[in-house]
Parts: sequence; C-alpha cells; structure tokens
Amino acid sequence: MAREYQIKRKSPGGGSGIDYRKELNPEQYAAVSSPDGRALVIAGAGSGKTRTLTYRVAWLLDHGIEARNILLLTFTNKAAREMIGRVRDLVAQDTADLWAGTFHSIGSRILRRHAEDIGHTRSFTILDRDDQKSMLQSIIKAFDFDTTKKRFPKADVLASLFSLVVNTGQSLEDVIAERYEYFEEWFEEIEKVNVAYHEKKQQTNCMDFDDLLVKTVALLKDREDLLALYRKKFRHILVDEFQDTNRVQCELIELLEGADNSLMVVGDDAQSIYSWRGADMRNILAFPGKREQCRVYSIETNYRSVPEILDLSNEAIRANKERFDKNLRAERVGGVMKPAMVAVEDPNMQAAFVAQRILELQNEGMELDEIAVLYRAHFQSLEIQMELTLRGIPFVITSGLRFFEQAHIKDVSAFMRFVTNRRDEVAFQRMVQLLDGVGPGSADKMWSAWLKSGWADKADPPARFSDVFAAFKVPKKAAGGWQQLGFILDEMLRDKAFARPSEMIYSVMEGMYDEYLQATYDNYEQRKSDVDKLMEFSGGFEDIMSFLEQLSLLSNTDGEAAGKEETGNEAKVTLSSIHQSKGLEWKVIFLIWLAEGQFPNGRILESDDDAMLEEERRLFYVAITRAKDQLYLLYPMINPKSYNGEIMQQPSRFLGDFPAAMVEEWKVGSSWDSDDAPF
DNA sequence: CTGACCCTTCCCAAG
DNA sequence: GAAGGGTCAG
Repeated sequence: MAREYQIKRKSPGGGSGIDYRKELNPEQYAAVSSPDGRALVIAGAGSGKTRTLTYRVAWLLDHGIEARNILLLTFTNKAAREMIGRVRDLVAQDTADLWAGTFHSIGSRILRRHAEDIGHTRSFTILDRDDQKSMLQSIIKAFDFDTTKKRFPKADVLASLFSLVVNTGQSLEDVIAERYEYFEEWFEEIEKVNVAYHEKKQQTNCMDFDDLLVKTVALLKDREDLLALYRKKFRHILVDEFQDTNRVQCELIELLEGADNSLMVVGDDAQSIYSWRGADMRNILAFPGKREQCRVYSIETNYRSVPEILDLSNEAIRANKERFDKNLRAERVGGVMKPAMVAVEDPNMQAAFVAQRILELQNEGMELDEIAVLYRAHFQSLEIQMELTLRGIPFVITSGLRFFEQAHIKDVSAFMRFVTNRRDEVAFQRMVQLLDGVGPGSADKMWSAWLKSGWADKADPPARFSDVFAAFKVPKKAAGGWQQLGFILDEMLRDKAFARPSEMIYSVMEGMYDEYLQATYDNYEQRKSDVDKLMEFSGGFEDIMSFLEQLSLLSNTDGEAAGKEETGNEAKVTLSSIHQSKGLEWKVIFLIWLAEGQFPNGRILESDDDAMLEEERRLFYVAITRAKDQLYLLYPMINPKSYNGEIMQQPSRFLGDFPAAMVEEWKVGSSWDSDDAPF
C-alpha cells in the first residue's frame, strides 16, 4: 500500500501561510481575526461554525500563541477530535499540548491532577447512569422508608432530580416544587437520600458526571493558587455550542476567564435544545451585557442548504418569540426539488416509503452515507430499522445506549475498576454477583469482609488478592468461583504496578467471563465480539486509569473509537435522534413521526409550557437545517402501536408554521407485489 | 439463590 | 405490549 505523506510548508515568517482572507468569507474572517478579549460569535446553522473555530485556533497559533495556552471546549469529544485534526492539517505547530474536549473531560482531567485535594484518589471511578442507579437503589433500600401509603421515587428519577439541582444551581426544594411537585411530601426523605448519596460517592472514591463539573468549580473557587495556575495557563479559551451550556459550565468558564484572559464563545440561540439538562439560553443572550468591551460577530451566510430548505427553516423558526432575529442567506443556488411533505397511513408505510426512496436515491448515484433518518425519540426508529434490515440497506444507528453502558462491557470493566479503585463498592458488587451462587445478600457480606480486611483504604493493592480473599467466608456453591476471582485479580497486577488494560481484559475473559457469557446469554457471539472490540480499543492505552476514564467519557456519538460497527468501510445510512445529529449534515434528510404528541412530544404538550414548546420548535429547526439537498417531512396518520390502542394522529403543528407553497405534497399510494398480497 | 409469575410502568432528549 | 421490579416457592 502506498504511503501518503505531506510536507507542511512553513512560510518565511514562521506562520502557516494560510491566506485567511481568501479562505474565509468576510463575516468569518472578522471573527477569526478578532483581537484578544471577549467575543461572542453568533453563527447560524450551516454557516461554517466549525470552520470558524478551527481557523481561529490556527490564527492564534499563527500569531505566537502556544498550544498549551489554548483551551477548546466542545459539546462532544468527537467534535473536539475533528477540530484538532483540522487544525493539525492547517498549521505546522505541534498541537499536542492544546487542551480540547467536553466540559466533562476537561473537568475530569483537572480533577485527576488534584484528586487528593478533594478527598479522592487519582484512581477515582466515574459513575454512569447505571452505576448511579445501583448506588441510589442500595441507599434507598437501607433507609427502608414506609412506602405503604405513597410510593417513593425510583432511583433513576432521583438521579435526574439530583442532576438537575446541580446543573441549574437551584435548591432541591425548588426543583421538586417546579418539576416534581408530586414528590413534595417526600421532600425530607429525598434530601436524606441526596446527602447519603454524596457521602457514599466520597467513601467509595467515585464521581458522577455532574461531579466532574461541580467539583472542578469548587476546587478552583476554594484554591486560589490553582485558580491562578489555570488562569495563567489558559490565556485563550474557546467554547463551542455556547447556547447549550448550563450554569455550572458557565461558572467554570467565568472562573477560568478571570479578568484578562481571552474568551470566544460560539453558538446559535436558535439551536438551543438542552434546557432539560440544565442548559440556559440566558448564558448566550446575556453574554455581551455581562462584559465590558465584548465584541459580537454574526455569521449569517449559509453554505449548507439549498434555498428551498433554508427558506423553510427561516419560516419554521419565526414562530418562536424568544430569539435573536436573524436571516440566514443562502449561498447555494436553487436545488432540484422543494422539501417534500409526505402524509403516510401508518409507521409501516412510513418505513416503506423511506426505504424505497433510499433505494431510488442510491440508484441515482447517491452514497448511503449522505442520507440520514432523524427522529425525536429513539423508539421511533423501530419500524425503520426493521424495514431497512428487511431490504438489506446497511445503516448505523446512534442508539440511546452507549457502548460502555452495555451490561457485558460494564461487567468486564468492573474488574478493572475494582483493581484500580479498591473502594469502588458498585464495581465490587457487580463483579462478585457474576459468580454462581452469589446474589445481593452474599455480595454485601463479602463487601463488609473486604472493608474489614483493611485493604480498601490502603494506597497500594495487596500483593495477592487471592490470599486476602482466602480468609473470607463464602457460600459453598460459590467457593470455586471465589478462588478463581482472586486469581484473576492477581493476574491484573504486575508486582506493584498494574498490567496493561488489554492484558487485564484478557485475564477476565479467560479466567471466567467468557464462560459466564456463554452460559448466560443466547447472543454470546455478539457480546463476545463487543468485548473483543473493547480489547482492541484498549490496545491503544498503556495506563489503566486513562483507559477507564476514556471509556466512561465516551458517548455513542463519539462512537467509532470504541469500535461499535466499523466492519469494512461500506457506506451506510445514518439513523439518529435529532439531539445527536446536532452539528452534522447530510445531503438527504428524512424527518419522521411529525405528528402531534410524537413531535412535539406528548409530555411537552401536556405541560402546556411555552418555553418548552419553543425548545421543541428549535429542535425541529435543528432537524431541517441538517439537510443540504433534499428534505422529506413524514407524517403517519395512524399510530397502531400506541400502548392504549390504535389512535389517529394530527399532523405536527410545526408543519403549519410555514406557507404550504414552500413544500411539495407527495401523495403516497400503495400496491402489493402479487406474492406479498395480504389476502 | 434462582426462576416463575404477576404487577406496574413506560415512550424524551445525553456527557 | 414489553420489560423491569417485586414476591414467593423450590
């Protein structure tokens, strides 16, 4: 295979030789070349926001700023990787010292360095939603509240509630009153659980996602020396998707910004779609007002969509009251078709239409990876998945479940978590309950024995876990497995250091987990191949701690790194929630389930909350602005599978927000191939 | 401890 | 209309 090798040319002045004026439009250039200080860039959909940010980074590097003095905050790790990759292609400077990532990953990075200062160790575990749930369940169980007269909120409800408290900065009482009023009579108990939850995280050396932000902010507030250090480090801060930052994130930015660092935030108020996790549009709306001498740039030339689609999107968002007025101008000339408005009988017809249209497009020469099907909620993709499978159309799906959150991946990593963080009770419980004959009861006893042994609190792991374990009383049935578990953990140590992540996974699989998978699941092959992918991914890591950290911070949109699909490089259709499609684009978009109660979502209609409905409309806006060339708006008239029986659906109100003349109505009829006739 | 059975809940979006 | 949680017998 030929090797591709490119020389990065350096201009005589030491700069990259980029002709910024030529490669950017005047609006983009103004933002990219902004002087030091504070700047807000309002960049409409498809206006080259990513391009602007990457060129800004290049500009800074070109003007003598060192990579280690730049902090780039993005919404997903994937976005960070892409931007850094593009910067690297642009400039000759080494970008390895540039900090780029999500708020969570940056927080995690800072906290690892100073874990001891906040009562944790460097090997703290990051809890995902599932771990939080287990921890909360055991806490609730231990309290043993009297729930005979009224039911107590479930663990995952409490997890959302506590998360909202943290992300909005409101008190527990206010959040309950505002969003969970039906739990008000449990207020005192909920507060107790919250306190116990925080204590337990501290005891077990664990942090949840929110802690990564909150504890970073607390650390910087608490320690002037560290704050000064990081302020001095991050002279230039850039923030992407600023409209979706929440209060804690904003606080972190402001702390690092200090009195004289440069801060450029980029965003689009029309694309704010995360208020439900605490995002606050006021952060972007109030940004200039809060700062002296803040420059505001507006980028309104759209390069992505044909005018037919862009005009539609401009009309669609106009129905919202809360917004900056802007008018995106299309750079592109007219396309081949108006957006299609397609009423179909039911979800099956909807799926059939999408599939058939995809095949036709493919015949016309369209690559499948230029096509996406977008929806409000993951479950709405079901019929599409089945139909595409049936017709042999390859697709990738961004499911709600992250790679790391699958049971078998979590099982394997529980071993690694426990070896590195011997206070990690959740991991311990998970690990030992894999043994035959061990359930919650014996797991509890074993954990107590482990605590009593004293090894949980020592800085170094025992030379041999098996020796420590040998003294424990275990159920007869589990004796063999228990001993084997000790040996597996021993293998994960090399003298006093840890084995490589890939060696650890190998030990777990060979030692017992492969057998467990075979005995437990009927889709053994699938799960085994996931673990293989995990092992492959782990090959890139020497250090177990950074491996585990990466794993828990990976989202499914960050995707391929953990190797979800990636078999071959065959082009595939993308199926995605609208939220996860943010920042991406395709030539053809199918937007499905445009019915009242589906999109806008039923709960939002029930709540009768204008602000939430406007966010829903912004979501619609995000969806249609993903399309470059073709847009299909689909509306199923009947929903046969709603769990209270078949119901007729009204078309989404969003379809009435623009003049009918802007779309072309497609009348869909159907015919049966004689072989497939139902009668 | 495990598996069978019944009951309730749920189907909103994610780092 | 499935799936997860709780309960009870073996």
